[in-house]
Amino acid sequence: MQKRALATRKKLLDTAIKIFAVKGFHGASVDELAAGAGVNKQRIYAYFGNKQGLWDECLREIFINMQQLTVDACEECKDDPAKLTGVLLAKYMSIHRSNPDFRRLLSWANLEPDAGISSLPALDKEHGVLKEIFLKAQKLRAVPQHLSFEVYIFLLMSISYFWNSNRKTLSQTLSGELFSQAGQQRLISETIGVLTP
Amino acid sequence: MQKRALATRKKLLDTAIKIFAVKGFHGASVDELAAGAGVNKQRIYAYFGNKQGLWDECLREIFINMQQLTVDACEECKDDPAKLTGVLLAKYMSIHRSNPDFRRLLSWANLEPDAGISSLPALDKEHGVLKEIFLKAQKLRAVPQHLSFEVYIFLLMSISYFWNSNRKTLSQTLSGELFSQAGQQRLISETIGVLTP
DNA sequence: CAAAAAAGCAACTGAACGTTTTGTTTTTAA
DNA sequence: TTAAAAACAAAACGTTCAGTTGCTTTTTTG
Repeated sequence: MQKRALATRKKLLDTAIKIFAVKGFHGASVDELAAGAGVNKQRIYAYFGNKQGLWDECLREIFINMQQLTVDACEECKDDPAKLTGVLLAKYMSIHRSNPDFRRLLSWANLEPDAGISSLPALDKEHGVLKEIFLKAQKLRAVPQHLSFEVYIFLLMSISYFWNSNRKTLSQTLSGELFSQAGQQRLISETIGVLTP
Repeated sequence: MQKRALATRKKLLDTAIKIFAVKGFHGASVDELAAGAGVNKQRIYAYFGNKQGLWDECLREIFINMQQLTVDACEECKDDPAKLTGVLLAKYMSIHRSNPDFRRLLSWANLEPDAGISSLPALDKEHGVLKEIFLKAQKLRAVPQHLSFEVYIFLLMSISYFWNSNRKTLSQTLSGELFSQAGQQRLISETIGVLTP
């Protein structure tokens, strides 16, 4: 493929991620995706086969992008493992805040039958580094002794994900105050308290 | 409205909840909803105005149904507040397992722009009873002292929601073992450990 | 029984959608 | 410069979908 072709392919991919994230697989039309990228409709079929192919590539692409951000979090607390919980919570929250496409695409993928997940890259390497820091933190008694790494990561992920994904319904049924900026801080600090023996 | 009319209305509502839960607002067609209920298409327009009206009622209906289940959880640990965390976690997990429609409808509602949430019933009363038990548990030192009721409930909700809603993607990127039946038990017991001082 | 309400049946409208096709123009690379 | 690759434009195709209409049948109720 030539330079220009790669450029239009990338334009399509970047725009599709944003549009798909907002409207989902069925909600976004092919015409819309092409127009949004300022590109002719057939280019989608030329480079991705069909709408589904474009969707699959979007999911793969954003997953790779997000992996890098987790690596950054590792750097931040390499020297001070005791800070792990706070750093990770803040990082996950910040990822969701500044990159809502990621969460939304994942949510769509988990809901829509057609928007299946062909094959996602595993997070083995990133979590390998993370696990080392976690174990150090555990030796420093900065994290509960009986807590496994997998459950630990799961807890942090679920808290940040849930806070960001269900605001609309939760702020109506639970206290809306928890979903303000101050509420988020309260949530984070209380959670750190719980996860620090 | 007469008896028969109420019956067909209910038939429509019950079926729509299941179909909407699987396919979402845009994914389910009006013909499908009517056929699924074994009812004529126009009855939807007669009783709900349009597709959107039916959706709104579905959301409202299932929310009311789920409220009752939370009340049940209160009964279970009224005598033994120290068991609160375990009982609630198990209850939330069981709700999601035996009633996936609820979680899926909520997820759709939080994602789809059209599937907005007009007005959901607040959970004030249920959570009033729950809060009393929580405070008793806190006095019994069965729950961290610094933890607020709102964050406590939020944590339990997010864990059960996240585990059930993101299995497809998470079992690929995290360890898949956490999403087996045994994995769930491990998650629950470790979480109880964390939430018990 | 008779009037009214409820429900069914079937065809239709107008718009949107994914995909394909045909033909033309622009850009790139040998 | 010339041929191939890339991109555009626009129409067309078959399908699906939300919502409507006109008419008939069944059920309820006074």
